[in-house]
Amino acid sequence: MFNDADNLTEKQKGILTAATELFAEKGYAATSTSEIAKKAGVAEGTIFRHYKSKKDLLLTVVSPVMIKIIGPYIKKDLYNVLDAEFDHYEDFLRAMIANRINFITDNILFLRIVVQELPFHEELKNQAVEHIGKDIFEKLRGVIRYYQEKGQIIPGHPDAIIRMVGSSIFSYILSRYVLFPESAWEDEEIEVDRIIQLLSNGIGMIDE
Amino acid sequence: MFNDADNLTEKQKGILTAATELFAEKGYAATSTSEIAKKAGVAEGTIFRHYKSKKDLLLTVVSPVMIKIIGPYIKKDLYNVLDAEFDHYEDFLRAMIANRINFITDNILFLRIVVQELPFHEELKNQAVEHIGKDIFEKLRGVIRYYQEKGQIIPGHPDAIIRMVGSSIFSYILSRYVLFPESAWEDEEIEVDRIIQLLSNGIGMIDE
Amino acid sequence: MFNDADNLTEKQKGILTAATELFAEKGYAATSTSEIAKKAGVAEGTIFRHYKSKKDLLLTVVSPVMIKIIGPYIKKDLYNVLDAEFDHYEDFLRAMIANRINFITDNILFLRIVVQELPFHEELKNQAVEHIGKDIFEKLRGVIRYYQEKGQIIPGHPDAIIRMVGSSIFSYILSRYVLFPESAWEDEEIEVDRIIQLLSNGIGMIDE
Amino acid sequence: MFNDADNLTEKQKGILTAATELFAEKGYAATSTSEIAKKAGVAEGTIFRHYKSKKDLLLTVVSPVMIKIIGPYIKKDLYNVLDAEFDHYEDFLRAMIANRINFITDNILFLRIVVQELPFHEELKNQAVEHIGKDIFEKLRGVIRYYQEKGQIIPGHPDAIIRMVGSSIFSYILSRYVLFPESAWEDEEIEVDRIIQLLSNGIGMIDE
DNA sequence: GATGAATGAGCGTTCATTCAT
DNA sequence: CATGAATGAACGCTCATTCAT
Repeated sequence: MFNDADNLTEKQKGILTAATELFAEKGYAATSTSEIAKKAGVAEGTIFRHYKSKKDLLLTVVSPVMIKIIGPYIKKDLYNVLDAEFDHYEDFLRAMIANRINFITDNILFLRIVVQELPFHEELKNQAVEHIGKDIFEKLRGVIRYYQEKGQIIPGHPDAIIRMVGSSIFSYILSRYVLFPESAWEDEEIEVDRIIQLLSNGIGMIDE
Repeated sequence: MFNDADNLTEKQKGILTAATELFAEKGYAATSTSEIAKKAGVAEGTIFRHYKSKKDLLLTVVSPVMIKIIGPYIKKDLYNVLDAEFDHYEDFLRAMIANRINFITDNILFLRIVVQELPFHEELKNQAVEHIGKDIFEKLRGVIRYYQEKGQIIPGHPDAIIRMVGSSIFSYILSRYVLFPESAWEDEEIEVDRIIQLLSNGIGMIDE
Repeated sequence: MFNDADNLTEKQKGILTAATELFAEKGYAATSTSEIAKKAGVAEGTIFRHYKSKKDLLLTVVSPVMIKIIGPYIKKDLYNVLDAEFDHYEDFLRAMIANRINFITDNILFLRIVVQELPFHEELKNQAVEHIGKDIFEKLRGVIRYYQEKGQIIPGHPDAIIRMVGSSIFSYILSRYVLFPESAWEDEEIEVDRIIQLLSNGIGMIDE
Repeated sequence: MFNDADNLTEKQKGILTAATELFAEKGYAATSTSEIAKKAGVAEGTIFRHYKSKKDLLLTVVSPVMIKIIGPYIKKDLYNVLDAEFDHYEDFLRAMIANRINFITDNILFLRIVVQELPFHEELKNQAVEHIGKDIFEKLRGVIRYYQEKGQIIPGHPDAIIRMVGSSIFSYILSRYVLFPESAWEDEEIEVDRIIQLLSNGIGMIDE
């Protein structure tokens, strides 16, 4: 997953992995440190040698990822996108969707923890806004403006556009890969085309 | 809020209100029954006279709302919408958005609890799918088809349309009223127009 | 059972009966007053209107019986026995056994409570010794002496004789009617004959 | 007492001893785990580190004794008895009584718990019947038959004989050492002779 | 007199955290 | 370093008892 690199001992990696899985599965408050210790194959005391409290463990699970992995991950994608200078914004969307699918399914455990615990831990919220929110949003505005300038996207305040595009993509991935993976879905390509279609032309009949 | 009516004693209402607020604020697992009792101004034992366990209290907080309030609430709106037979689907969307804003802001505490605890309580999930999911989704398909038949909405499988429209509206409300209420927002009317615009015509330039 | 007479209301009798059965079945400490109330078909508060505490209820269940019923019951038997002036002590034993069987099986619930709770409640112990122990033991000594004087029972200190006779009878009834009622037992008459035989002649061979 | 050996830590031994004494003194249900902890000089949590529940503690207090100590203890005696092949069953009885006295007074706390809790815990009953009941009773039948064959004990079904002998011995020890230790008792030897006398020859006059 | 909602002390148990080994 | 026994505060919950109705 995301604890591979770094200069952590095997034990520490085991603790982080076990904690991540359990926090995602049962929630932070409902997970006991003894469960984490058992799953990680270490003694309870060992956890507290590395992390000064259970909360510290949560922040460690969540924060370095936020800072070191997710931030760069997202940014790298965006730079790729911008560097690639797709001829058409639809290609950008397609690339974005593909990338988001990988990212979300790769990090589903981590994202569950963030979504679950964000509202309850002020520190997490600050980190999230700091390292992802502002930065990314600004980048995205740049992307939108880029294609607006190319005459491919309608003019107007980018924020509403970002919100619509973002939420459409997000809700598709959420529905297909997280909430209802067992439902009958069409081929990925067809579904993605459909979304891009809708985003491009809207749902209204042309003659309106 | 939503525990007004019914034939509950003052104490019971106090317990439900306190529990709702605390569950929303700190999460179910991190809220202790003694906190609820203190906030409700009753003895801890009193809680267990009315609710046989803490979990039972959670289900009571969440379930009757789901069954008695939300279901009818949403359905009533849809019936109104269908009965009203808006001349144009844009009016339907406008009504829908206005209604959703009220609903979400009115029930924000309740919704937070549901979203937070859904993954951890099988019973909740069942209730949610049972009382909201199936029913509502089917109704919405009807609405989409209605406007498709009137020639106002493009043909095509309604589910993708529902997803895009729904997530756009939801993400707007979430952003404006829950996540970033302190940000600088334009007048409600303008923002809503913008969303409907985007949903209708898409983000692509017409000549594409 | 034994709460028939007296000037108790229906409710009070119900409470006493329910308490007796539950104390016998689950033990005093493991029986809750709410269980007693439910079984008696009264409100919890009603119990405390009649008995000032749970312990008071136990003493009421146990004590008046001890004083008013059991004492006279046993004494009456002994007087019957003495009045009847059986020709032979074996007839006395036979009558005694028959009577004890009735008594024990009639009062098995009550006796269970006494045996279970006696060690834990000083008051009960005092009552038991006071009202049964001394009195009865003295009477029994008289009976033994009576048959010793008639030349039917060997001379010697009556206490050891009482103990052996009493415990033999008691252990027979206990085994047959309480502990192992489902075992294969011979006819009552045969078993009783056997016991009296053994008590009369002992287990040693005559020529010894 | 009986928790001496084994590889238990000091704390564990303390908990077991405290629990044994309190269960014997006040009964299982009326003893709180906090009392046990205080008496044992440990934190309450420590109890649950070693015994997963209060009931588990009861079974631990009672069960290994039943299995490891009492079973072999009794059996060893019987084997001794059989191996010794007393010339006369009276010597067997004498040995038996002496041994029972030691056993009962040594294990009085433990026996009180067993007697008190047996009716309320199915598991205990099973253990008791399994490890003591069947086995021992069968052995005893063998002993009786052995002396019957030697012509020292009258023929007849051994069970009634066992019951009479057993209950006589038991009631003597119970009376002298448990219930009324403060009464005026004759020398042990004299009392035992008297019992054996009565058991051998019965209470009836010989010419009967 | 009877009720049952309300109480709050105390229960058995869990758990994050500490520390001697 | 790693361990796991020990801790004690806090948890969810039960219960005998009270009291307004």
